[in-house]
Amino acid sequence: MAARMTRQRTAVVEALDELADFRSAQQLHETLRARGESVGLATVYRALQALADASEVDVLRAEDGESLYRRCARREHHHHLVCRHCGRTVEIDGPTVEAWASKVAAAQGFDDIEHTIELWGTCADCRASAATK
Amino acid sequence: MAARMTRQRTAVVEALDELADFRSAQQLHETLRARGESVGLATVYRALQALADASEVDVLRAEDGESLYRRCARREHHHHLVCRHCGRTVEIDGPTVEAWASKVAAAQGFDDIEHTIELWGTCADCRASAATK
DNA sequence: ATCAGGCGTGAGAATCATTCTCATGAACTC
DNA sequence: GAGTTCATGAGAATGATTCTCACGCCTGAT
Repeated sequence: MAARMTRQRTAVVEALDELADFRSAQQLHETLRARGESVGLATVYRALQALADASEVDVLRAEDGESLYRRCARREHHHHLVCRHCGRTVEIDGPTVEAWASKVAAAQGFDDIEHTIELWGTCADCRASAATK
Repeated sequence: MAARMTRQRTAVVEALDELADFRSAQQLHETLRARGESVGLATVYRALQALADASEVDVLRAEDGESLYRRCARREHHHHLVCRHCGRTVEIDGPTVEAWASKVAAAQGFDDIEHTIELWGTCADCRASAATK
């Protein structure tokens, strides 16, 4: 279970550290290749999955179903406000929402509650460039 | 733009009306075939997409990325508490959450806000059958 | 009812992200 | 340093969804 420290895994982690926004596995693979780091696509997927299992990265699904990954500042539970165009991300938390969610679920006799709360929008920069065009 | 009323489209709508829970396009296709209704898979997808565009059905993504569809009682905006095992669904709404979401997003300068708020859990029935086993 | 034109249909191919396979290569242990 | 084990990578496989295109069934006008 000890995660081996390989060149590839290191490269993935570094790339994630430098990128502040949510990125897909495919995008990360592109980034690594462009950077000269030769890493197989399957390896990128494996590394990301391992990191996600270890709660080292957050995963969420884009509107088209693609998985997006991000190295978040805080490891505690939180949510995101993400720009659907550029992936720009703001971490947010909603204590009120957490409480609300578990109360509602429990009232219906549900167990093992998990909630998905994500906000999507267009960030100021993307709105500006869209206007220019 | 007038949606034609065909045998296939009718069959899809009827199946959705009878099924109270979220189902995937594949599952619906199976159901229809089992029922003797011959409907192509592509047609099921098209019908569901059309219904979703018309806000006649709600769509959400399962944890594995598959799209699930459901004919909801109310057409107004609302959320769901879904059993991840059997698809059993309870409609819920959270006025508090709505307000919270738009306030947070606006504070960060984001536009065109959209939010994803879904609750997943194990319903009482599924918990019981899991215990038996 | 009837007809014509257009939208809907279906089977299979195409697409796309993700996972699997398996032979080879690189880490960690002693 | 040697051996064992796990990670890697290229390509095949998978699975949901979409596309293609020839053909048939709605629908509105006659």
